[in-house]
Amino acid sequence: MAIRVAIVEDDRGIREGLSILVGGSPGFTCTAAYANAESALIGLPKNPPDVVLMDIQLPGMDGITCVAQASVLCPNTMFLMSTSFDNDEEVFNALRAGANGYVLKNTPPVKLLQAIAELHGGGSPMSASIARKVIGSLRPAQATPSASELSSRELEILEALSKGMRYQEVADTLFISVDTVRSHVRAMYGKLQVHSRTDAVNKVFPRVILRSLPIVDTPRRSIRRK
Amino acid sequence: MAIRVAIVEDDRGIREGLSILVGGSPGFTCTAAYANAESALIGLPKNPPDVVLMDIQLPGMDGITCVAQASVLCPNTMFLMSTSFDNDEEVFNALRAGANGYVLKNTPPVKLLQAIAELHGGGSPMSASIARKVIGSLRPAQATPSASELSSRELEILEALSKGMRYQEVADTLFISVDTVRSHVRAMYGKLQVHSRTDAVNKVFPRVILRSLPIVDTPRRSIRRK
DNA sequence: GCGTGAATCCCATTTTCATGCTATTGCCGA
DNA sequence: TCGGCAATAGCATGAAAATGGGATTCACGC
Repeated sequence: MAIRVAIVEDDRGIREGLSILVGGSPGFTCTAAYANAESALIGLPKNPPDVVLMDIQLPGMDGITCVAQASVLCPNTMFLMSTSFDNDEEVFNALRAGANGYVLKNTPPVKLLQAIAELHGGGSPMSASIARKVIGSLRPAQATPSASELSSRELEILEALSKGMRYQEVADTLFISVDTVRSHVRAMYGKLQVHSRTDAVNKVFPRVILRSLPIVDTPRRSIRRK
Repeated sequence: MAIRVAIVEDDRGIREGLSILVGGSPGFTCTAAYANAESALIGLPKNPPDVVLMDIQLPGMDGITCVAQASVLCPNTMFLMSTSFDNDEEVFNALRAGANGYVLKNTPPVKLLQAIAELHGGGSPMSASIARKVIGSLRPAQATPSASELSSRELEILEALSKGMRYQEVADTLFISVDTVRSHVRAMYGKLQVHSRTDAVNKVFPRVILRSLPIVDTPRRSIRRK
């Protein structure tokens, strides 16, 4: 069965060209072509294609935001980003938003179809520099500077705390008394200069929050009593 | 300047072959060749190469564990994994442990040197299926099923709580009363079936902890009172 | 041998959290 | 228009957590 492809591209000429290319190639079908992100978000869920070829630069809502939302609405659809420039940061953000690969706009037709096929086949076409960035992002929680200040026992306890365990539970699993847990926690808080479990955990095990939609930044908390 | 390459490979024939290949190719230098992970861990830090070609299957400590530790000791060194089989899971773990790319053992010499060069140049040679896996791991915190159960206001509050804010602080930043925060929290806990801030946060914003070293799994907490 | 720090433990106090019950307002869909 | 739900708020209680002040043991380095 042919790979069902939808296109999101604001430039009419390119859009129609792609539409014809995809529609006219054996093994591919063009199910829809949208001129902007907004209409794509409305149309895509009604008839989810296998692959969406999405321009990043779009009037109004950009392609990255569009993917972020569309990937939720169409969980089985793959998104192939299309960019004019090989902008690492931008493409990287797109990948985090839910895209599965990307191609440059000047990619020759044959290569483009290959990329679509690769995407549909389970691959993720992208450039070497993007690949490196992506891989690098896999190991962030590794050497947190603040973690080195803690003893291994303390880390062990913090690890438990990060899972939501109460002091008594931590004590039970580590075969020590609750008071010992308290002591360690106190020592940790002192070293880390924090005053709560959540703060400690966030400081030592930075949360890799990969949100698709921008979230308003909440102002930082103030110092507490004293 | 030539790319300095070290080799970790238990098979003597392959090891010597690689050593000769790398040492005899212009632009490459072979700085060392180790027969096992243990000796590599001792030798590598003394003379950190640019790239380490590391076999995954090794007697004793495996190549993944070795990379996990060596990458900490030699932060500027790139690790290229070498596998006999295209085992996604295994290679993926290696990447999480700190490897930057991988090649199959039957890779022809020219391709191998290309991969080393690509790695050294900032790329990350890997197969399509690995790339896909890697990209997929980028967006876990996205469509958490439990998050959809919460109202936007509740999410907003939980977001604040995840940063370590106390109820009073949340109330102040959102311009509502502490009791209202309490109410929302109660409603959330009910929906999420949890009984603490940490549990709620973990459930809605799953922490992407990518450790290089395996950590003992702590048993799950029990139900609380009642 | 002595200081130091990690790990263990105990007791006590204050703060913050979790939870239960209740209640008002405003919006939206049946 | 009525019922339900989200958002707001108050009051109260008991459970955890945070903090403070000790104390002991043990390994390690100087």
